[in-house]
Amino acid sequence: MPRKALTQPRKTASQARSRLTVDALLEATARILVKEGYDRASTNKIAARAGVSIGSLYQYFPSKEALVAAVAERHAERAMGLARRTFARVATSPVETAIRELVTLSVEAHRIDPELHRVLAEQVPRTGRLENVEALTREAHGLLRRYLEAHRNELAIEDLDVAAFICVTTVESLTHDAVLDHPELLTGRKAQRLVDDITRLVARYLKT
Amino acid sequence: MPRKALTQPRKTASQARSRLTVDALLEATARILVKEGYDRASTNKIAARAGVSIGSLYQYFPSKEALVAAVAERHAERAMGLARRTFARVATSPVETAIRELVTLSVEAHRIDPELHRVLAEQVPRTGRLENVEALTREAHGLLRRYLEAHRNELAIEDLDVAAFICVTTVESLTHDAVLDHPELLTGRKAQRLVDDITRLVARYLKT
DNA sequence: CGAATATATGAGCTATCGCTCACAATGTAT
DNA sequence: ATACATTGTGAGCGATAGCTCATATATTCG
Repeated sequence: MPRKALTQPRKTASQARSRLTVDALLEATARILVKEGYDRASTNKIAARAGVSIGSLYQYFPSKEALVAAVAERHAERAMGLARRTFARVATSPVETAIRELVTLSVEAHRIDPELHRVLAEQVPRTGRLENVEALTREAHGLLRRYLEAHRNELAIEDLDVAAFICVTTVESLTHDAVLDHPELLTGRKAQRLVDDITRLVARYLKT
Repeated sequence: MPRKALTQPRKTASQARSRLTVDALLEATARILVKEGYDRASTNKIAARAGVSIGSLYQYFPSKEALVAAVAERHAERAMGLARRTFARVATSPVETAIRELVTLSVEAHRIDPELHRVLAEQVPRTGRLENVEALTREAHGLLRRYLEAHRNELAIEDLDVAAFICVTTVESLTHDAVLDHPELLTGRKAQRLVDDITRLVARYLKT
């Protein structure tokens, strides 16, 4: 196999050593993003924090953008892991309980590294590089759409696409905003009320 | 009135001439943001586009951040203008029609300079400078909260804060995402269905 | 007019950033 | 042990960014 030009960094890491390097870079990026914000997170700082030279960084990531996109992807992938398992579990549950579980899932998902989640949501420019993250969003839509399809007889839904869009966006936005901007809604008696209300919101919309 | 130090730019523009300068800067910033994105929108480019020297820019805005924040504020203020008028109009309307009007308002509001809206939403880092924009969000919550309070007897709501949060966030997120990422939901027969469905979603949640 | 204030100018400073490349070190296969 | 591929190094380049300041022009007002 001929050596690739360094200007187009290879993406595979075959030896264990290099996999460690890549991991260290991703983790360092996440931590620097949280600590310093996107703008002040320079590639030099990230490499230093990872205990790796700046040259190595550019061996595996062609740009800062790509590096941050990889971090975002890893983060989103963790949330999707939770989501896939939850959808599998509630596949045959009735609407009300399924929705409640999915709302709870969404809250839990937003508790995975919430500081990182905030930076990714608030500071990272949405560029084409995030297409893999968008693919995960589309997967979530697909999962819910399939659930709705299977439970169509319980529902008063005509357009499945519109319904899936509404449900996914609603639950995601509400939990996102609550976790990031309204901590008071997630403590004490209000917390239970919030989950109850979101469940009611979506369930009433769907049910006959 | 003593001349202020240039390191802390004054914020008032007393003569008509300088008001024109400020306006040109805001407009140029908006257009450059749309055309080039946040990162490539340099203050030098903005000043050039406004037909104004870089020095003048820093007479009125202490930083690029402040300049962009002012643009965001002006944009949000326009949307709030629509919102205030709509809330005034539906103050005594029954829930169903009021919600429908508010959903429609939200779609219209997102059609004010949507390209600028997209850049502000997707690329501008959320920093402390945007506090005036946040104040407008809080005002929207307050307006809806007051409406709900006045119509409490028609509603099955216990916690007004939770309900206002849910309604505002839901409608705003759904219209936002639809306008920016799902244009197919806003054309032809799907468009009417979307407004109908969002209205149903919120109205069913609120009503007894 | 002339004095004082308000506004406008733009060359250029300082800082930092993303990124390259020539080379060194480490791992693997024969 | 030798040869070759893989991985790691870091000084420093080129570019550009945000921003300052000494100076010039406009406006206001007695």
